[in-house]
Amino acid sequence: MTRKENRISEKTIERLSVYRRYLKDLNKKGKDRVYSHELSQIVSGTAAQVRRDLMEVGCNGCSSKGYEISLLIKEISKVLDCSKKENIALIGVGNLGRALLGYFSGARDNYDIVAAFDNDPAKYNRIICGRRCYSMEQLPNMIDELKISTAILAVPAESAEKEAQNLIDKGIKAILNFAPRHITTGSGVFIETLDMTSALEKAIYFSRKNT
Amino acid sequence: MTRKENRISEKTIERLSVYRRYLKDLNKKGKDRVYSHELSQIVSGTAAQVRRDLMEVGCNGCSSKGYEISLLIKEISKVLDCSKKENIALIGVGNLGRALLGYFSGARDNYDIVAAFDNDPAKYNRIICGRRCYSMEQLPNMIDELKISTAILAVPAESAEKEAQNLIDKGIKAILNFAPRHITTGSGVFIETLDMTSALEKAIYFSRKNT
DNA sequence: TAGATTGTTAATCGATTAACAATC
DNA sequence: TAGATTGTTAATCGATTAACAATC
Repeated sequence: MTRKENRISEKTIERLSVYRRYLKDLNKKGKDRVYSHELSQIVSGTAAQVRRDLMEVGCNGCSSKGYEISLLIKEISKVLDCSKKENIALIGVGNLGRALLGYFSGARDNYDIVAAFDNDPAKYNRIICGRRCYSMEQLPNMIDELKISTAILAVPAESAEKEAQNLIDKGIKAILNFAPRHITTGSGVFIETLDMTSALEKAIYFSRKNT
Repeated sequence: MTRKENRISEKTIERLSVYRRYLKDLNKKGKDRVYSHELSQIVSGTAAQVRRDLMEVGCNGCSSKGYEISLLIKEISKVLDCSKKENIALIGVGNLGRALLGYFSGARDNYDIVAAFDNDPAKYNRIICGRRCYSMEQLPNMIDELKISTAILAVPAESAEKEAQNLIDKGIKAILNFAPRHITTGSGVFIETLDMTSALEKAIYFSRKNT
């Protein structure tokens, strides 16, 4: 079993996530088949791109009847999901952190934010959106106990690098970073920064440039 | 004056925004020059990419002394900023909307969220993070009055498409969308979706795959 | 069958990186 | 000067799209 496992690109993984969410929606509405050109619209792509993406998860379409939605969901989930439920940690329980707790509440069956961490003693042991807030000192224990490998970082810019390094030291394997700071990592840790400021400045720029 | 204006790519615009933020930081620390290889680190790029980006804004480096930070900030701002302060509208004052109001408060001198809108009468006229909340009916007036061309959409997934279409109809030129829904637009309106769910699912995926 | 769609390879496109002369 | 950096073109890389035989 040569460790080949054709690396799926970041772009494709993102789209698979978007497809799946949409497919679940369609399923709920009672639809049971889709064509690639229908899926392509929700990611502003082409039908060819969708078929290519679906090939990677183990294609199973049928010419002239398209793809079976429930099968597609199952196959995409096989790629995206771990066998067991994924436990996520939230670091930083400020305004944004609390909003994220709300945002990622419920309706997700393969991952969940299970614990929040903050440096402010006033927050310790408070329950926010159903999750308990712990002190940063308890992070290592919780990582071990709950087998946490992914963390959401919602701390101020000033402390982002320090906290990220701390997470990496404690064995976290992926960080979704909301702080407006680039996180450097030599290690094999995956870092995704959602930079809301640059996204807004980009939108402002193109509000003028788009015709 | 042929309307050529070498279209700067989305990727470059994003990086320019990140460079600028970092440069302002350096400036505050008393540094007054940078090399391209220093800037490259904060976007995980190469020095060549930075020099290319800076070329587009009207290059002005100096071999062996690098770039003058204050000049760079000025030139990048000439590209990114409008001459007048940009007024932004926030649509949806739920948990996330409120967090965004906090996040985008202060310290930005060329744009500002000036008004928030919601469908919940309980929120009308309340002041949140210094901005007043209005009913959706007041949106067209405010757009005219405050010359708003960019909006942040922080409404539930179910109403995202409807509200986006409403914004477009009312003349908004760019939307920063936080709802987990793809927004279709035939028109020349710029839409940037920050999909927090697919970002998290991607992080979870790569937490397993990175080595 | 005729028409449309899939699976997949080849062609294209755009963005990143390498390379290097010119410069300080 | 010697060494390092810039500005810019050419080469590379990766991702998207076009194309089309096979299929239903």
